[in-house]
Amino acid sequence: VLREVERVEPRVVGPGFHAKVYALVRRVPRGRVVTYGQIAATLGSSRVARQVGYALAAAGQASEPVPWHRVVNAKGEVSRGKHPTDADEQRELLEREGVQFSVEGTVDLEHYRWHFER
DNA sequence: CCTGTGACCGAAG
DNA sequence: TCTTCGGCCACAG
Repeated sequence: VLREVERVEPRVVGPGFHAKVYALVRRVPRGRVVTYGQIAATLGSSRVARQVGYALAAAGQASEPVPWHRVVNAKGEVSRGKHPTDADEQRELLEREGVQFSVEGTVDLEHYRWHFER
């Protein structure tokens, strides 16, 4: 009774999910940012934003470099990071690319968000 | 094969 | 403005 609601949607998260996330993040140019939820939605479902976070946490293991610092949360804040100093590093990398932060420590998504084409 | 480990989001109260 | 909650997994060792 509780599980009568079958999944009509095909799975958006599956083998190779991390690779898809990395490929997408690599398309974000210098000085621009995207959000976890945005990546999730682009890949098929905004509900898997968390999975995107998990994938990014392992970005360092990817064979090719991934500009992980260009991914921020829905509020424009930099990620907590695995290591406490990751947030500072992320901010520094972004500022180095010309991204400015507000006094609250957030980036203006209206201005810096990168919109994936097609 | 089994286990631990993780960077989120938006709605509701 | 803050807290809780459902979503419901890939991947390395």
